[in-house]
Amino acid sequence: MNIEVENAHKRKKQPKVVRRALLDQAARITLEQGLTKVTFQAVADAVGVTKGGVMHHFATKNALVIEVFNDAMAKFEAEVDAAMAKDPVSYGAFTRAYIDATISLGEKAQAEYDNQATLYVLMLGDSELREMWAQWANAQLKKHAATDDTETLCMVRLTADGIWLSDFSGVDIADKKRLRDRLIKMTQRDFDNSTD
Amino acid sequence: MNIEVENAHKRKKQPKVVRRALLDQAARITLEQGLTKVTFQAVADAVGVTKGGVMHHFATKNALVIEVFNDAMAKFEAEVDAAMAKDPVSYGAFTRAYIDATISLGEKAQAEYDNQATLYVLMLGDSELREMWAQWANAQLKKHAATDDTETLCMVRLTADGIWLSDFSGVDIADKKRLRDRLIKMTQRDFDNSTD
DNA sequence: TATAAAATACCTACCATACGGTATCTTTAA
DNA sequence: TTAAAGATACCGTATGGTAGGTATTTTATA
Repeated sequence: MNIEVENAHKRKKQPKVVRRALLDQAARITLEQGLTKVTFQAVADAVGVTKGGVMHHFATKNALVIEVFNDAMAKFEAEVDAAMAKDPVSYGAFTRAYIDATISLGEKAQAEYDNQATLYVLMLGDSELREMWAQWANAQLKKHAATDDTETLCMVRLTADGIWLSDFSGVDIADKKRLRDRLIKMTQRDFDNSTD
Repeated sequence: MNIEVENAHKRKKQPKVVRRALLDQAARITLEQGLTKVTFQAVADAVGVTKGGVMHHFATKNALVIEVFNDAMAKFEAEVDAAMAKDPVSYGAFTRAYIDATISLGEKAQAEYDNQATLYVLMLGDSELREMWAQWANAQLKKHAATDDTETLCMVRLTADGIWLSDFSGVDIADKKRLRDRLIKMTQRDFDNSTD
């Protein structure tokens, strides 16, 4: 998303576009090269802007990283909410949405950089972000407690996380699609009574 | 594990002890402050040795990180093997060992720095380590394919990973002990036939 | 077994660079 | 006319890395 420079000062200013590009590129570098390589200069170069330009939008490196993280959380929440809105059944709706937001089937929507990965990679690498994540995630759980509070549903979400982890790190899963279907079945109301 | 300095050159040399301490402290800093803060100087200070001393053991920063990671993998494998040796039943033995190595019940063995965390945090933050992990993990799976290759057992391990993830990041799990017991039950031979 | 030589385990002193950050300027948008 | 967007030019510092030193431990040899 390199914004063409040419006559730097003269070019049309599009702060929203630049800001968006900065967040995207910072996330991309995080995933591809790790947090260590996320520097003002690297992000600036990736977007086609100067270091000063980046710092106008994000005063410190920490602020930049936190914004990338907030952005990823917001995207995740939006994805979950959208999926829930389409689900006619309320029981387990959050968990089903969580599954779809977390597990990427097929040749993943690779164009957009993996949002879930950004979330997890950043949070695991920084205790401050871990704290933010914990608060946010616990709030989400509370929010959907009415429909998604059983042990089985919790277990399903944890499994989805595990699938993401294996997937992202390149560990084989025999039949991911089948496993996903099994998880979805486990979110049906009658599951707990039909077994055990 | 600060090694007392005093007369630097005269002190008794204990390369094995120093190396061990370097790996431990590097892992600790990784978890507490993130990879960015893992510098030769920081590790040296934590151990009570000079930067040059660290570099004698690990020529480059990359080499240090890779060794920390290898160390964590070796510990994990040892833990799994030890748990398997104690298990009288062969079916699902790897998966049960995996559960115990991954999920920490009670007030976790906090004295020793969380090995699983080191593994996952490092690997998620560096694509080279991710590659190493994928190869190692897939080899482990192959090794135990004879006894632990069913979809249910795979799912159990994925859930264990998810539990670790939630645990480490501070996301609440209602009754972890109960969930663990449920996973263990799922590793019994008759589980798949008794349900569904 | 004594001892010289070689190798190892550190430490000290550098160096170039890149980093995060500040200050200030110009240009565009409101 | 003012505020925001973005560029340019700096600065101090910390970083990864190199070079070469000294003390200790191990090995080889007599």
